[in-house]
This record gives sequence, structure tokens and C-alpha cells, in this order.
Amino acid sequence: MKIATYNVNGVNGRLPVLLRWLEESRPDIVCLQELKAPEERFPAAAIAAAGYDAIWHGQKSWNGVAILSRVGAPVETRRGLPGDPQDTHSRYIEAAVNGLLIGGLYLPNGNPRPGPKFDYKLAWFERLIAHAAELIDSGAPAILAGDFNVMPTERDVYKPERWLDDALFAPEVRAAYFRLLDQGWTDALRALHPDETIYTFWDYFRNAFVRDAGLRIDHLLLSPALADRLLAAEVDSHVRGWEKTSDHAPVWIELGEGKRRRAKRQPG
DNA sequence: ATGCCCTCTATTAGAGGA
Repeated sequence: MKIATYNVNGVNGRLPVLLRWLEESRPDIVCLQELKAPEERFPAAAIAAAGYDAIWHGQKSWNGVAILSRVGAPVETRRGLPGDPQDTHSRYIEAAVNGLLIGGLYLPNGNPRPGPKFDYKLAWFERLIAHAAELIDSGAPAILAGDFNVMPTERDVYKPERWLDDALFAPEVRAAYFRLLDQGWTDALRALHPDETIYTFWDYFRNAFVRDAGLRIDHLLLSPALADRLLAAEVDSHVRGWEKTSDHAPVWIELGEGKRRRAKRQPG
């Protein structure tokens, strides 16, 4: 089963690119971020025509997350993280899909730092950590996928020294990311490519893609029940080179079948 | 220290992104 995450940076403006990538890549499940569309302007018909059921949490102008599936309609289990009823941003959606629990998220950018936006990022991260702990405790085969707006290590940013004070690379944000991982989550891309330079985002400015001046900020995290099923994890970097493309590239993993467990072989 | 580029909203500029 192939599961992907893609920050589309405007789902309507990006629709031709999204449909082209869906047709080429044929992921089974997709988490989208930055829809930048109100609830009623999600292009559900075009996505259905491409073979995907979808649930989404839209918002005018900003944010917005969705889960697409061509292996059975997503059954929504949550929209929005618990812990702050005043939070109006559409940044989290969760569903049961084909035997998996999928949490699609768009973690706040947090710049400038310091400031209220950075405080919101840290608070949102704490709510995510609290909810993720419940997912782990449930024992469900779960995936947290999306734009985390965090480069976890120096390997994940083209020029670490320039990003030390940025909200995407600040020590307290990276520490929060590793506190999340320490619950038992596996960073799928890093687990299969421990020493590679891998980016998922390249700025529109300064010819960043051509110079490969990128960041690794889009992540797929696997709960312990899924870690053994991880077969592949890749970035569709070439999509970043398409016309009218997002500044993020799609990221995907392949999971092997895990429903049947082989009986232990008896000696003799 | 700032703009660069891009999207959205809504009128030609402002906000937000990372």
C-alpha cells in the first residue's frame, strides 16, 4: 500500500499538477495540506473522477487539509486537534482508511520568532504530542503524515547555519519533534535513508530547486505496529520541476501487507 | 537586514508562506 503526503500550496490553482501526479504515482492514500480553499470550494468532483474518495477540512485563503483514498472511503475520526476550542485554523484531519489510522497535519510555520506565531506553533506542537501519545497507546496501526514545518537535523537543511534562529529549525522546535518520535514513531524517510541528503521543499526564490537549496520538512511517521511493514520511502522530486508546481514535492511510502501473521515454525 | 517568488483575496496592494 502506497501512502503519500503533499503540500499543494492551493488545491485549486494546483489542480492540474495534482491530477497529473495522482495519475502518474497512483498512491492509495494521500494527505494534502495548504488547500487554501473554503470547505465548499474543494475540487471533490475532479478528485473523484481521478478515482479518489476524499474528506477535507477547508478554510478561506489559508491552511486546509484533506485525506484522499482509492482503497475505500476515509472514515473521519477527528477534525482539529483536541486541547484548544478557540483554534480556528484547519490543520488536522484524521480518518480510518483500509485498516490504518491516518492523521494528516499542517503544523504552523511559526515565523517570526520570537512572537505570537511562534508561541502558537509551540502550543500546537504540544497538542499534537499529547494526541499522538493517545494514538500510540491505542495500539492502532497509525500514520502521522504532513507538513511538519520542522527540519529535524542539520542534514535536513541545505545551509544549517543560516536557519538556526528560524522557526523551522529552532532548538525548541526540533526538540519537540524528537519528543514526538521518542513516543515510538518512526520517521519513514530517514529510517530507510539514514545518511542521504533528502529535501521535500525548495523555495520559489533564488532558483532554489535548481541549486538544490532545499529543506526536509514533510514527514511520514509510523506507529510501532507499522514500522516492520515499511518497504520504501521516497520523494517525487521531479514534480517540483513541473510548470505551475507547488514549492513542496510529494513524499510517499510503501507498506507491505501485515494483516496475516505467519505462524511460528515449530522445531522438528 | 531585506527582497527575491508564488498564492489567495479582491482591486492593484496586502498577507502569508518557509
